[in-house]
Amino acid sequence: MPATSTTSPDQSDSSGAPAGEQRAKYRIEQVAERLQTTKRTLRYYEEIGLLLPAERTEGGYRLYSDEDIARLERIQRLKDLLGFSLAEIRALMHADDERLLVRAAYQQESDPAAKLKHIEEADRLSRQQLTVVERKMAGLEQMRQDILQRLGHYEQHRHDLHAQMQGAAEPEQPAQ
Amino acid sequence: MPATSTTSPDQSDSSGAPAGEQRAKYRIEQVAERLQTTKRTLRYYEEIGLLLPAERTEGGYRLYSDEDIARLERIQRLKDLLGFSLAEIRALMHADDERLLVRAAYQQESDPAAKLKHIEEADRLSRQQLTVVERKMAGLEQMRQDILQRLGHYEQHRHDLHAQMQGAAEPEQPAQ
DNA sequence: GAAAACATTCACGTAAACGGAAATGATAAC
DNA sequence: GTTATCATTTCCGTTTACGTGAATGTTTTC
Repeated sequence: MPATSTTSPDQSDSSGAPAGEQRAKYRIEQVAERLQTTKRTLRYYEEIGLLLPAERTEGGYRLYSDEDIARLERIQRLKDLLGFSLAEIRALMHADDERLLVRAAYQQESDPAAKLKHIEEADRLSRQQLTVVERKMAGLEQMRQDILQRLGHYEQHRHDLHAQMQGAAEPEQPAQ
Repeated sequence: MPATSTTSPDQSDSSGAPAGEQRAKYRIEQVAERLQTTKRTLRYYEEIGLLLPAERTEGGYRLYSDEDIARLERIQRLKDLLGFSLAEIRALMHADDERLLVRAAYQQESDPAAKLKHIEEADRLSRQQLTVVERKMAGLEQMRQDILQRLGHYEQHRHDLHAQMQGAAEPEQPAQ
């Protein structure tokens, strides 16, 4: 079988890297370890079209790029921090993908009116995301205030108790 | 069978309600409708020990109090806004329950040193919750900044495009 | 007091988000 | 060049958070 050289990078980078900057590729286990997840999860994310690794070796091994890793980090933030479902995340990310496509088209596009339309669409999607995020933040802030208030009460109680215990040790004090 | 009177409230309220203030009790369907959820969900929450209705009728019907409803609202906020799992929520709420028990004991407790210990514990639990909330908020703020930055880019692009289109339509004019 | 409308408890079903094992192939190490 | 260590796909299992009846009991309404 025509096994290509994995040791010799025959087709390293055709991108705009100016000099000896070779873009790193990671195998699934390394990615899983680095980002505190599992191989199964990474394959699952690919299965549902959420994270498609940039490349594959001749043998079929997945190869993740730095962009893939950044994307995965974003996915994790959305999931763990914000509690979005993978379906919601996929929607968000696809919106982002569209945005990138728009950006690519943006360079090509000759008609300024068409460019403008693309921008407007990307803008709309971003504002949508912003709304969701800000709603969640408001909810969190509310909770934070509740907790802080409680903590304030405890502080007060502690203060009173200390005074009281002092008073018990040495009577002759006006009660609270 | 000794069916008690549901129409005549023989044992209305033995709590500290001073006058004709009778505390409302709601049946499962009303609660479900009001809080935008389902009866099944309410029963499930009870099943996992998350929301135990205050009372039951002789026949076994669940009766929810206003406190129960407030609790349910809190559960929903934790779940929908913050994306906590029901297990996490249960942990949080049980911490809160413990806090309330502490508070009840606090009234009874004669020993100030014991009171102090209880306060310290409640304080610890609240700080724990605060950490989780603030971590989530930091993540959200990060996302918000990302989105705002993108929106700024769009604004810039839009500005450029408008200028460009102006220039193409009517050359020889200063932009408006 | 009988029907309608609501409730109850099983009990099984389901979608999401993976876990884990089996059979097999690819790379790396020696 | 073979062995050990990765990887692959396939498929079935699991947990969470409920949905959806079925069989039955209770409360309300007439």
